[in-house]
Amino acid sequence: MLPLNNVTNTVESSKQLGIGKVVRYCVICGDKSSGFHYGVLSCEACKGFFRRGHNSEFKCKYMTPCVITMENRNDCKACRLKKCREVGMNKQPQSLQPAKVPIDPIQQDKLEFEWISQQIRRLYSSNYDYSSDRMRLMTIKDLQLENNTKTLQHFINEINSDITSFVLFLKSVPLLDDMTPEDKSILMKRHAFSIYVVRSAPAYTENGFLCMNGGRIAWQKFYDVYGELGIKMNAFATEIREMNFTESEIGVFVMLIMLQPIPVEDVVQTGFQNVSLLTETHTRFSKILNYQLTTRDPENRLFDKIQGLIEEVNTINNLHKQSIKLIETNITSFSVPPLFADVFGFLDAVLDDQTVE
Amino acid sequence: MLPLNNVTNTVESSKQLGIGKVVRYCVICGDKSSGFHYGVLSCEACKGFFRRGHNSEFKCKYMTPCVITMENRNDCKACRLKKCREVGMNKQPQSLQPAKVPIDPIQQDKLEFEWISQQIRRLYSSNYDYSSDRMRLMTIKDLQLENNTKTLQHFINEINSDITSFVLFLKSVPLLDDMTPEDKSILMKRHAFSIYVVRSAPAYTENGFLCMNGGRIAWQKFYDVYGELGIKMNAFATEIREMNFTESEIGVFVMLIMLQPIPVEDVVQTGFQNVSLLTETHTRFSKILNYQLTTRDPENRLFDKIQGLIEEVNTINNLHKQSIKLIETNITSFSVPPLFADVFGFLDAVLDDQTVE
DNA sequence: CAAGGTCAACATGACCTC
DNA sequence: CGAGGTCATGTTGACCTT
Ligand SMILES: [Zn+2]
Ligand SMILES: [Zn+2]
Ligand SMILES: [Zn+2]
Ligand SMILES: [Zn+2]
Repeated sequence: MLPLNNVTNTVESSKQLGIGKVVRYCVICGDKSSGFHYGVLSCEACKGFFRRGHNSEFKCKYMTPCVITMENRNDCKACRLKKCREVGMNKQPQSLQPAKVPIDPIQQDKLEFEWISQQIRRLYSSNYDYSSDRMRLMTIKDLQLENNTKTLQHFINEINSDITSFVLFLKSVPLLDDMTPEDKSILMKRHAFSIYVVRSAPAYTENGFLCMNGGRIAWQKFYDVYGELGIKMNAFATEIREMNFTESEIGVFVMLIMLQPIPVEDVVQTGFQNVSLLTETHTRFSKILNYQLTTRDPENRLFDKIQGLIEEVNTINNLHKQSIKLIETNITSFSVPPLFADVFGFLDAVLDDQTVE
Repeated sequence: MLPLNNVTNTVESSKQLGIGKVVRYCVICGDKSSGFHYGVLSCEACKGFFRRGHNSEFKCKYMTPCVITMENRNDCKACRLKKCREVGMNKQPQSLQPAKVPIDPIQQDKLEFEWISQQIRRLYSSNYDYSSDRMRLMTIKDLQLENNTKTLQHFINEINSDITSFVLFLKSVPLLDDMTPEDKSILMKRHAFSIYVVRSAPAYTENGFLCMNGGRIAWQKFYDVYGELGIKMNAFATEIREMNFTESEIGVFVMLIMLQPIPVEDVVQTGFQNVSLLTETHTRFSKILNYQLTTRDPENRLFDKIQGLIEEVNTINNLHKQSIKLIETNITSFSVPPLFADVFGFLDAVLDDQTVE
């Protein structure tokens, strides 16, 4: 039994209470709905499909009945049309036009979670160098690193590159439209290293740390630079991998890290503006991750492990804030890209002409 | 081990000996090939697909790797492109252009059998009222038949209608292009009742004989009209159903019945022209059915049962030739459509204004 | 012959009109 | 609001040109 089935606590029900814009979803494919069409809450696409094809005869060529989604709706006209009919679409002239099929709030909530999950997956995957698609195409090559400075420089580049991608993700991530770029930036900076460690979890392989371009850093080199912290990072990455997160789930998980409550003193110090929006958004992402994990694996209570993971990565993030000073004190030995410097608070000399390869 | 694997006896090898037109098949999807493209024997469609998409990156969304066929080639671009590459398609500028991938005669034979089977399936299904698609949509309704004349009239109409469909099938059936309509007609008439019995096999249900429009004739009425012959017909239909023929296989099976050797005296009497073409065509269809049955069920030697079935239906056909005189002698009691009259040799009074409903 | 271009046919879905 | 129309967009594959 999914937590969703509690009618009194659905997103849909809060909508009915007038909180937030009303967004409805197509009961055929789950895409955003543009209202009722042929008696059924449906999207423009399914509406057009039914208008064109309501009296066609298609034949499904698959063994098992197709489950229609936003992504596969064009794969089987037969099952799409069948679904249209099943959910009650009809094309009566005007006379005996049956009543609209009423809105099912629980279904709408489910569809909303799925719609958002899917948006996040697309967005996250296209701004993520360790996506399984790209991992497959990666050509691994061991890096020869003469000293710690070289190794650290590699990580500076890696982190800078990953944050650059993540910022693009943040720019369009759903449910965060109303947050100002400044607030987003403050939150991102607070948890930048956490974010990197989570996102780079697939890089921790048996034979070394995989850079995004396929370069592999031997564990010895890695530990030479990160020391004790490195051991924690590796252990944490393993726990993350063992969760078997989908890319959509990682996206939401990272949001949960970033959207943790911010202490009052930090609000003041950073000039963070909209605390209530932060709280609200955190709650919504939390519900989404809960839905995702419960749906994927109803047996194990995966969501229960999330809080522990977040605390663990918070620890790593804090430790890193101390060790980062190693770079700051030796700033002239490194080529530090502006974004990296900004994120980790190197206020002083960062040359303009420094470039990231 | 398929009989096909005998290289010295492939259709492909006879082509190499200069017998017949050379037809080649796309090694990617099995459609007719228009020659070598990008190094590989392929069709216009796969050629165009590879030209447009050779450097694209697609992602297969299915669990199991897709098997590309003429019919499904547009369903998974990823696997289609993969197959293009696997069979050796390449788009080198001009310089190090690898040698053409040589023709595999065994593969070509297989593809030819499959191509023809598929053509026959399409053609047969669209000219067949007992196709499983139409059977599904059939609404059954028990017929009230007051006397044998009424029952027989129903069968006259059924047979006439089925033969009409079959003639359309014959008109475009592959491998028979070179046979004259006159010769086709002679053969069809010889075995018209056999053809009907085979094609109407799905009509023999537990509760009666199903007419094409869904009308059901009780077995008692059926036997009142057909007597002993009816028992043979029913038994034969059961055997046919137990073969679990695909529609393509029924199409070929019917051709085998029709293309049986014609005795010399009948050649003379009917004015049949091209006996050698008849023999040759019979052999080709025979090979096709053998291929189809062996591929579908390599364990049971289904093809071995074919000769027996043909002899059985020949017997029924001959018995029917005698009982048909019942109609001829009472011709005025019936409405006999011209095609029916022609096929069963009612040379005399068939009124011009008789129509088939 | 085969590589590449062309384009009619088709399906889709965002947007518009009433 | 929603039914219906519109049309830009993208893909396909038969046919043509070189
Ligand atoms: Zn839809
Ligand atoms: Zn389907
Ligand atoms: Zn092909
Ligand atoms: Zn595939």
